[in-house]
Amino acid sequence: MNHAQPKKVLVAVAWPYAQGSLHLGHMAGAYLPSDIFARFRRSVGDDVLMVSGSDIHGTPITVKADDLGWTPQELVDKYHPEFLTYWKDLDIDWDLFTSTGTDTHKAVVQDFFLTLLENGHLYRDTSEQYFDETAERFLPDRYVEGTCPHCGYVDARGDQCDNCGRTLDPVDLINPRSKLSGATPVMRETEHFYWKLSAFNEPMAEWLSSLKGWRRHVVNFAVGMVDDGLHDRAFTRDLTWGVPLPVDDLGDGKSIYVWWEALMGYVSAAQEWSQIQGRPDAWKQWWHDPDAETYYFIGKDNIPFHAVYWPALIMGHGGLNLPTDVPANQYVTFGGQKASKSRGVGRPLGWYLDRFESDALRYALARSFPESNDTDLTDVEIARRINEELVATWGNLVNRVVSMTNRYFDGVVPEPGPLTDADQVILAGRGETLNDVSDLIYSVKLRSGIARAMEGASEANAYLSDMVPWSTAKTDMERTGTTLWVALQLIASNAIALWPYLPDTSSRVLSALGAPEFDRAPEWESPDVISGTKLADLGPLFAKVDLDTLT
RNA sequence: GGCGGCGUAGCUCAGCCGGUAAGAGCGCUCGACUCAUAAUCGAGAGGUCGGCAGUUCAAGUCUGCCCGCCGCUACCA
Repeated sequence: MNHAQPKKVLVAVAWPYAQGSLHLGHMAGAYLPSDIFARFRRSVGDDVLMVSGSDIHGTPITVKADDLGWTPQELVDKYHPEFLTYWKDLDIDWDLFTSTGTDTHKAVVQDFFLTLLENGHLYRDTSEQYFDETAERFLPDRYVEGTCPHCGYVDARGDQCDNCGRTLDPVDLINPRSKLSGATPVMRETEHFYWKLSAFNEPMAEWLSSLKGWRRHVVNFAVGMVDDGLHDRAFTRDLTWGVPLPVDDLGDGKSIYVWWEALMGYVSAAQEWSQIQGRPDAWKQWWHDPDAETYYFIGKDNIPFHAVYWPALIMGHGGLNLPTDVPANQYVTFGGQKASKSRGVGRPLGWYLDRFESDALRYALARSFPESNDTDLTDVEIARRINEELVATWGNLVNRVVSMTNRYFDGVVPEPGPLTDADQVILAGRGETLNDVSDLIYSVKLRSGIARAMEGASEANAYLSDMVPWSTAKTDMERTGTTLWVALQLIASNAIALWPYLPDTSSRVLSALGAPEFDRAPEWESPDVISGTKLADLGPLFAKVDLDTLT
């Protein structure tokens, strides 16, 4: 299934907001899927560019920083490095993980703004907004609190009442007060640039109806939004912590709305990567070449931004590639509840990273990716996946074959005798496994992909049961050698099939069997394990998880 | 309130445009094996596919209603 021509593949991943730690849900939702997909596409020879970065602007950052008595930058300086440790601990292999705080990003965003302006998609308008005179800040809806006009709840937020669930407008609140200072906010006129998003109803509807192979929940949601009608949106904010406007029409204190700006980070990150490579124009191959593919790995809460707003921004800008696919994941729940730091649901990521090997955790998560539905995950379930599937089926397969090779052939890959039909059938199965896994990953069915790869391991175990090399070793060493030679081929091939998911241990297996060295990704084909090769030491691939230590 | 989704074996889940006698993994039972991290292989038990009604020659698979659960609700990110 390899492409005749290598493709440019942009793997764009949600920008984590630099005001809090990440949890397993983020990993299962976006970061791990993107890494698996990117590794696979590198293996089949495509030119992959996988980028993301910390989203550092916006009001919530400034508010959180204020709460801590920090500057926004100090907050960013805490979380951005923390994110980097996650990637290292989970083997997330970025081409670039940057932030929205770079000069390149600022330049790209301002240029994007000017292009939209030239293309007539932006206009100026004024509105009245609540202003906190104590904090000297305009207040986003959720930072205005007051009494709900519907149910009388006294702590309703300006965007929604937590008590009765109704959507609110801040001006409807009785006795409004600022969440920042507690002061009573006043209405103040403010001028902003607005984005004529309403003009994109037609083109967006047309584009959405042309999509093929997208996940149903993603398309449904986007189509639903467009059917309801897209409204113009403010493009700028009264905020200094952000990318300033490239025009001075509005005076000081205005920034480009953090969300629009963060989306443009997919372009600026590619450019920054290009500059680092010393090929400043290289990014255009991913963004301007119509043959290039672009995948956005996000959680479902980001669907509006990646399946509607960002495509509309791209259309408004012109010349840039629209998304090939937005394989948004649903949520991982913990004991039936959405992970939430504030509500204490789900453990911090570090807790898992301290207790599980990277590949083991990657395995358990990949088998539970919420690709079509919310998926419930518990610590016991993770341990079960590791112990009873990964260790028992794959780890044990490798271990038993290597052990027998050590015992019967001094750890040297034996010379095969004549191959029986059974040998040839199972050897041919290698290609089928690789093809099946390949098809599944191409269509971003990663959960099925790893399940299929594990089937390959089960088939190899069944083969060993049929061939009983431990019995034939007493009577027929040539047959035993043939069986083990076949089994070693199977293992090497299966390590390739599992490599996007389990890069660390798969690399160790391949290396121990003397498979060809590879730089960043192995070739997606069954390697030949050569007779006479001395196997390198390879202890148990995975340690079993002790359930008692997980409490 | 609006929108979207979910409810299939004990558990976690597959089942695209309706059509061979309802699936997988784990757990459980039985058997085989003993090379291997008591790991593997095989066989089996186990489900009125949330409920009611309807469309159809035929419905987990379409329609309506009901019950239960969840998410989103965009000038918050």
